[in-house]
Amino acid sequence: MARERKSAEDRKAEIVQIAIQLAGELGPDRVTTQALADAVGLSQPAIFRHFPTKPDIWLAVGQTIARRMEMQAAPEPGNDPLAVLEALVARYLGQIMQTPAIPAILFSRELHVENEALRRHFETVMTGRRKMFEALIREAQSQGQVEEGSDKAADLAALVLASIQGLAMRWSLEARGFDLEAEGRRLIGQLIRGCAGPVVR
Amino acid sequence: MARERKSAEDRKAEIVQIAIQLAGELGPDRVTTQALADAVGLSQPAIFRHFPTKPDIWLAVGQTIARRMEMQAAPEPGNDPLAVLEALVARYLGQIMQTPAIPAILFSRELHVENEALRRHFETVMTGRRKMFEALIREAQSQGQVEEGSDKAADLAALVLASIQGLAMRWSLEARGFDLEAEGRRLIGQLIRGCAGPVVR
DNA sequence: AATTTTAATTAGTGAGTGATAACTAATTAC
DNA sequence: GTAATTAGTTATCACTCACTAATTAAAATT
Repeated sequence: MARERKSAEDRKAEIVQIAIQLAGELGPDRVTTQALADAVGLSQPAIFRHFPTKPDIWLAVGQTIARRMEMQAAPEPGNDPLAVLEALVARYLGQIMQTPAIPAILFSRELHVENEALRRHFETVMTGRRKMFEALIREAQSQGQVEEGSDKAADLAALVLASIQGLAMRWSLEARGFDLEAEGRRLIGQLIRGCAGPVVR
Repeated sequence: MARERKSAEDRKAEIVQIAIQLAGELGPDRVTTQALADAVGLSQPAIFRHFPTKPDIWLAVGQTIARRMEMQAAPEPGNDPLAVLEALVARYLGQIMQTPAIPAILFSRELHVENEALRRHFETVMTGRRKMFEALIREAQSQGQVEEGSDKAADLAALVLASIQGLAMRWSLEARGFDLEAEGRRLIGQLIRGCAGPVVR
């Protein structure tokens, strides 16, 4: 047969991309090397020409997702830190909608049991995101947009991140039956404005 | 060998209990009938004496968890609705700590793909919980503890539930490395008090 | 005590899984 | 234009999975 002969680099990227796609559609544990090969249009053993073992595929998937998450994490500068925060939240939600596999992968055994290093990497990515939220809230505090308080900024940041992920979880449980970005924008906007305190009211 | 001969009823309950345990330790998809049999102390085919197929085991697991969740859902009556709400949240978090498999199972393919009916049942349970939160917040509104607003009660209820689940997700991602109940109590307490508005301040 | 019921066993099936070996053909390098 | 490289193939492996058939032995019933 020999359908199409791509460079190893391109093929590797293609396999990773399709693995992410299939993880969203079938669930991470249903992504067999056979399913992967069928979707790519190769024979099953061809997969192993590009990745020595299957865990290596998950490693690449995890790294790719983590890299994408980090790339989108940089906030656009603006002089209204709360508006920047809300835009960041919206962008994060949009990304989850585009890559619905993310929540599923974050809970998969491939990550939790089989790949401790990757789990820790995601933990670091998430913590970084929380810190970024926190920094924006601190800035808002210094501008008088958010009331002061010992752990106020850190706690509100944790609440925002938890709300995002909890909402993504509900979105998944409800078979992706609502607009995650719109609903999240609305709810988390209320959370931020509500918890900001009586300062701006 | 014939270690111990239990009644079918007892054995069934034991298998379900151990399945929940193993799902938390190994991940739901690693709970093979062999692993189950080893943990119970039976031969692998003996499992099939008690459950006709494996999906039936997951069905029983799901029903057991759903039943437990529903049992604990009833709020203790009190005249301070926000205090009742916070107690309910704490109880929910404590339950997740006791049964860490819950978030993992809620995301498992066994539930999402293989058992659409069960997924919908959990969706209903979750919606019911949200409605219960909402009712308590409405009560708080009528007592002047929470400010009024068109969708205020529903939105705050959604935020509380999302925060719980998002925090559980982080707890899982951070290898259960912090006290979920204590942290959640603190954060969600702030969420509720913060979003309650300037009424009680 | 004899009989029935049933919770177990051992032994085995087919389907699917990740992975390897041996070979083929397209691309690249000289 | 030939040789080396390498992205593919087919065939097959060892193993695990859920599940079944035949049989055994412990309780429960009589």
